[in-house]
Amino acid sequence: MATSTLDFRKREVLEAIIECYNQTAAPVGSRTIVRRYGMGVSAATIRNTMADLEELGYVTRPHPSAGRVPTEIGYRVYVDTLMEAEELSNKEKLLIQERCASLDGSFEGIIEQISTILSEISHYIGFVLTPELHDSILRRLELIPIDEDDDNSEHQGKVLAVLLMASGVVKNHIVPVSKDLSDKDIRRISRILNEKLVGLSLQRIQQISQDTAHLKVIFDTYLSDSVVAFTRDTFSLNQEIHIFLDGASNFFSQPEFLQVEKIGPLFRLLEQKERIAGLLSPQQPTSGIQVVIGSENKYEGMEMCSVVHSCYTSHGDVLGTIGVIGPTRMQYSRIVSIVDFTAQVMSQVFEHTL
Amino acid sequence: MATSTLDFRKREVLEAIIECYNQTAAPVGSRTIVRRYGMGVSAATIRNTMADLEELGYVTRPHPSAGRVPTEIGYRVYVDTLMEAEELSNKEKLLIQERCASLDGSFEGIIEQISTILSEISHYIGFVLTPELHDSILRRLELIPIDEDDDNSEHQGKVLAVLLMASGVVKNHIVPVSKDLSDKDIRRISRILNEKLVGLSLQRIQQISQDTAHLKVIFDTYLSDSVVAFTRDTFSLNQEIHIFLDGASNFFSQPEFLQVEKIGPLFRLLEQKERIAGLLSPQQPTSGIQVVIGSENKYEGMEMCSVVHSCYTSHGDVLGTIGVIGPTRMQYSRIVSIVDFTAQVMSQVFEHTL
DNA sequence: GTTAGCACTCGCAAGTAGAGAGTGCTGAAA
DNA sequence: TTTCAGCACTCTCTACTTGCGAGTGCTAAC
Repeated sequence: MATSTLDFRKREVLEAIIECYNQTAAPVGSRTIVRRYGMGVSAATIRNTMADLEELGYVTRPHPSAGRVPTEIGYRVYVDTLMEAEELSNKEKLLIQERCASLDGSFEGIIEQISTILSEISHYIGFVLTPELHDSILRRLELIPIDEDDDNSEHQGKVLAVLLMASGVVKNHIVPVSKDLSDKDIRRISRILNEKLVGLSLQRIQQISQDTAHLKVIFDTYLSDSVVAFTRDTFSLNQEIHIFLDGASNFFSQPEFLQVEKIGPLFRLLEQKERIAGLLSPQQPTSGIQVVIGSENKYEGMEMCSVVHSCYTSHGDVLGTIGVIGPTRMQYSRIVSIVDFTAQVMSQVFEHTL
Repeated sequence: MATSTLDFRKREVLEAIIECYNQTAAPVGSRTIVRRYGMGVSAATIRNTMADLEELGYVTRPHPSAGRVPTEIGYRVYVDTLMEAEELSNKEKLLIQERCASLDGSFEGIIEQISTILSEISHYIGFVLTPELHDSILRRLELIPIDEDDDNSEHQGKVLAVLLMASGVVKNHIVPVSKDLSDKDIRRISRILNEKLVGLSLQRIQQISQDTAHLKVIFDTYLSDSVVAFTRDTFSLNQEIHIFLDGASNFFSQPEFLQVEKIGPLFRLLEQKERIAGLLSPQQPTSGIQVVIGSENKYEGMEMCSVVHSCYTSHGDVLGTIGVIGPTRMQYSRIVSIVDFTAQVMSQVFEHTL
């Protein structure tokens, strides 16, 4: 009756059911367990144990005369208490390291490639979220006037703003600038902003650039409407967190997703990338590996999926989230190790290249 | 017998079959046509005409007692000679323009949003290829030394290279730099490179930066191994064309893709984004709308799809490709108009913001 | 506590029948 | 020569039935 600790046989049977079900995606019968795992008892005994597990809510049956299938509660118990993290083989570790070592291209390019690596090694969906810049520290701002050779250069010019963050992430965007600011003015603004704002978080900087009183202190006598507008625009990056997903088509080889009604909603959800991003960002503060099982994911289409995720860092800053989305029936121990190890390697890569 | 021009009734019947089939995805019978289009003749007459069309190879039957289905040849004839481009309604035009007007964010962000707009309006898959930079003209190079506050600043530093192209596209990446080049050296290199290379195509610049003899002329006495390496690295962007796809899940509502065996290969292909990119880039030189029907797409998974694509420009340069992927059974006239119009609006947007 | 045996349940696959849609062909009318 | 009504035929699709196999719970014996 003590639900907190299962006796030895119950644990063994639950593990056997989960393992078997992971491989076949079919209900597991008592005879199957005896045949494959022995355990020194007969099928009838296993049946009794299974009935106990069913009463505890850890397994269920699709119909009265079928074998047992693990429930989400069963998986939760397994992940939290029974499972031991599987050590990755050196071959796999090496594979991840090699793949990550040969990464190149832009920051976004690297992130995309990592989602591919994750999906290829896990055989499920790999994903990486781009950094939330809110808390990032500005290391350097560069303003590059773009001299239009067009005719309309008289109305207003453009400036390419390059924001280099402490983590090494670079953001650039084009800012319109009133014509009464000369290139010299821009250089001056650049100098002042670098002087006063470097070392602050982007969030703080955005607050300041909205606050005319504060800007007055910073720019002193130099402040004008044009400068206010320009400063605001320079730091008003629209804070889009992007998500890179890869390996969704792996779900077409999962038997439980072979019907269109099952896989359709999932794919529809996966296309609404903002929602996936929203699903993950609130949990970010808690570091370490997180496992979200089945309908713990609140979105329609994800009921049959689990998410294993962790976060990656650079220069000590938590940048974003990486993880794997697979069917609820996944090899949690393996996937947890893969995500964990990849997050570490990825953080090292950024440490070096950014 | 003259295959070049179909007589009036054959044309009418072929159009009717295509129109009907587009809506229902089911074989079209002679009676259906009479009921829906009249034409002043009986079903028996239509049957005779259909038999003629079948002999010409324009329609076929899934089984002897079923109605007719257009073949790829039939669609080709329709697209090339029968179809007239459907004028978009003002409402739709306005919708596209409004959606495009409210675009913001990075270049990649905008491109991604446009693929979403295309998919939402077409109800199929919208896609946009990022620019091929090979032929792009360099407008400005900016080199920003990154002063590492870490301990390992002694080995080598890093420089953020920002390449601004004539089209307005910005590329930046981090370049390692030997420690024997000071910030002052970097500024000097920057000045020289801007002086000598602005106005040339990236391809040409890459050639030059591989060519020590040529670099000697440019840098004169200033050339050293460090400078050679740095210059090479500055311009060695790995030329990855990215493709942004959206709306793939729309295929789950297409009846002919309701079986997993049909939709699986398509999604597997769509994940190999490089292949899609390769599919489209060779045809780029020919401007204007292109329609690729069914198995004219050489990749497995695309036999049941058609692609309608065009290219977008900025400041006169052809940047990349945009288009729609739909089932072979698509409303070509409508989709052609959508792609065409969106390409125009998109080009205008870039013209203004880049 | 464990186990063999047994009756029972249910899903799944194969087979069958009937309805419905659509065709080609024929011979007559325009 | 073209058009058309009628008819026999073909094929798919759905619903229904049936038998098999896997798996269970229960009971009584060890």
